[in-house]
Amino acid sequence: MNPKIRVILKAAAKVMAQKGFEKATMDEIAKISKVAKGTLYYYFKSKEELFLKLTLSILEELEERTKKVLELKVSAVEKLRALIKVQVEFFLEFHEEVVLILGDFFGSTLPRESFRVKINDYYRLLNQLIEEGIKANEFRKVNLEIFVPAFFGMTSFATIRGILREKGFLKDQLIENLTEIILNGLKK
Amino acid sequence: MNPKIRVILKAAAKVMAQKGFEKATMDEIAKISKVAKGTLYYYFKSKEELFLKLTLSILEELEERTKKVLELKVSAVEKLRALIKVQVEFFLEFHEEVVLILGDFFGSTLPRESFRVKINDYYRLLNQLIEEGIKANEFRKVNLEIFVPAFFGMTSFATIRGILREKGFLKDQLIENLTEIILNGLKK
Amino acid sequence: MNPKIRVILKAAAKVMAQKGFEKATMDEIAKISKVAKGTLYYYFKSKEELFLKLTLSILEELEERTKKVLELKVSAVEKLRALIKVQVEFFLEFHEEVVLILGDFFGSTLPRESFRVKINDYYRLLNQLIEEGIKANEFRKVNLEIFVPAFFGMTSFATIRGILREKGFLKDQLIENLTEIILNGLKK
Amino acid sequence: MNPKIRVILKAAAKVMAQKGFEKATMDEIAKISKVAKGTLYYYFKSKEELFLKLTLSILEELEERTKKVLELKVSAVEKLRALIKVQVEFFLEFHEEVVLILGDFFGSTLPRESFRVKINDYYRLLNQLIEEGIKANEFRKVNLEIFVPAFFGMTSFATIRGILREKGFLKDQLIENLTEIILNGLKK
DNA sequence: TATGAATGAGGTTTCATTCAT
DNA sequence: TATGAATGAAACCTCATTCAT
Repeated sequence: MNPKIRVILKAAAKVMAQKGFEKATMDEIAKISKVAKGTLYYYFKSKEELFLKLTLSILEELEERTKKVLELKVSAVEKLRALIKVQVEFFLEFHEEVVLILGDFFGSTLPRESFRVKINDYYRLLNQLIEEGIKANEFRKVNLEIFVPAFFGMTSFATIRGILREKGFLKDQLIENLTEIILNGLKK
Repeated sequence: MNPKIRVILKAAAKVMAQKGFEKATMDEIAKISKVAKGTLYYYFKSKEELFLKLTLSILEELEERTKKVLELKVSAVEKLRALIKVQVEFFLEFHEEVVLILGDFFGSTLPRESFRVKINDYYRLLNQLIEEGIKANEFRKVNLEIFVPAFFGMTSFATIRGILREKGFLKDQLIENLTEIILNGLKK
Repeated sequence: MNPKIRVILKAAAKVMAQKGFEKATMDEIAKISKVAKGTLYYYFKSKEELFLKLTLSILEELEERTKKVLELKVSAVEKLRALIKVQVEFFLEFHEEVVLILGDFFGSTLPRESFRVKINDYYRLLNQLIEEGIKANEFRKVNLEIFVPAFFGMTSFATIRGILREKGFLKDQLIENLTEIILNGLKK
Repeated sequence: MNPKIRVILKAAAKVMAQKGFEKATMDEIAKISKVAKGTLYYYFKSKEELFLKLTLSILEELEERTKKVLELKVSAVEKLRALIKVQVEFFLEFHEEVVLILGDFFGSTLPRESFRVKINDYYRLLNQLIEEGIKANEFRKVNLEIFVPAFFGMTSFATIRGILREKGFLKDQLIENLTEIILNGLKK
């Protein structure tokens, strides 16, 4: 990727993550990128597109990490545990960007098509993992259309909540608890 | 509540839910409310405050319904099932408003204090229900700080995802599946 | 004067002196007066008129004090000294109001007729005093059209400057110096 | 100075001098400048700053002219006479701007720091001239803290009064009379 | 006589986008 | 390829004034 583009995306991530899409200004992004404002428009045709590209680049990172989990040679249960770890760590690492993306995901009603596609790609990966476990007789047969988003919402909310509360955030404990809940449920 | 305030809040809900907080304009809210723009500022000192009051009024509605569930004279498992039903139905009914609120919750980094307080109030109610079940020996001992937001994220994501996909959304099936997952987990 | 009017004028003086005519709001004046906003319009037909009445009431106070000086049975030089004293003390006492009036006097190009009339009345009093001194052969024959505003500008600027600099403002010294300058001039 | 900035300042001077700071609108300034409203904000971050810059540019002009007087190789008395001439002429030439600035000086209670500094700079110049005359034994020893603002107030009020009355304003006579008064005082 | 809810014109400011260089 | 001066639409908000009660 053109290094100037990379610089711009990084600056955009910083500003938008901090202030949200609407409140972030092209002026500030230009300033942090150390390029002229016009340059932004040379590489991205609008603020919207800049945001989209940024979003995609982050989701791709998540996808990549997730794919690695799927390739592991372990049981489905172990993969699930690994996946939860990946997700929690990803949320921690890209906390602000993730919050930005989720915010936009909810906030905007205009369908940002390519973003939806990307998110669906990701859901498909999760789907795959669960199906694998079902086939291997490790998991019960659940409705994937329901389970997958539930799973995603669960991990993201719990992690973000943890971050927001700040006090003594214990990553390992979070991963362990989430895995336990998702595998064994609440009932005694 | 002053009926004019009610009218304005309703209009604000409509416009903001459709377009998001930033894109919603006071002009349009005024127009839909059939009051002059100045009137909005007579009752709310800023767009921000209007949004906040709207948010609170919606959360209060959810709280109220939740409280009714807590007062039922049934087992904790049954209460949980009822609660999931309440939540799913609430998300369906106030789908746009909920999406708006969640979007803001994620999107804004500025802490909107009174909102945080309200959400904490709600989490406390959930807490209460789960603790009850643990005491009654119906539920396993889970870390509530983790479980409660996980639970909320799960139901909200799954429901919203269901709505977004639109095709043949089956409410009862969703409730049933979510309850099943949350109670029994994924493991066979 | 109707006591309610007096209360309103007092409040207006306070607010306008603090914030200037434009930035003072009828809302705040009403609040401080402890009357409803509509009441202001019951007694004054506009903000402009309220300001005018206020202005006049202050100028009348100055006029009254000045007239007393003119009636003293002393030499013109002594009267001048007394007048300077009156003016300095008046500026000190009604500092904010005077600044407000002067600001408006300069700031507005729209002639506020009745205000101009009042200021002219005051200039006429000064005129009278100087003429008296000239007749009594105490003062040199100066061009009154020039001397009178010069005199007024001199005392007001020097006093306000003194107030603004704040540090150890010595009233008696100011009066003495001004009298000296005006009587004997700068030349050795 | 950037020529566009010059054009804007000129337009602002015109509009604000005519209507006062508050009543002047950015719309009108833009229109007269023949630039878009946004351009005003490209060069000045607010209406307030525009006003401030305008004020400073005018005071600088006065300062410059005054400095030239101080450099003359003549007696202090002659310098004073020259200074009065400069001031009267300046007030005549920039009559509207001066009225605007004085109006703001009185009207606004918020300290506009950089303006205060500028005015102090100017007072210092006057100080210098008077001290020179005292040293040269031409002037009596007066309290400069009092004399300088008094002097300024005198000339400005008398000149502005002259302009406001309009009828047959005689510049030379004004200068002569003021000089006479300031040098010799009122006493016979 | 007194109120205060309601108004709407009009003001300042922001900012994504364009375009000549 | 890169710039940054310039734009103008559109947003939020203020507040003097009105009027039904």
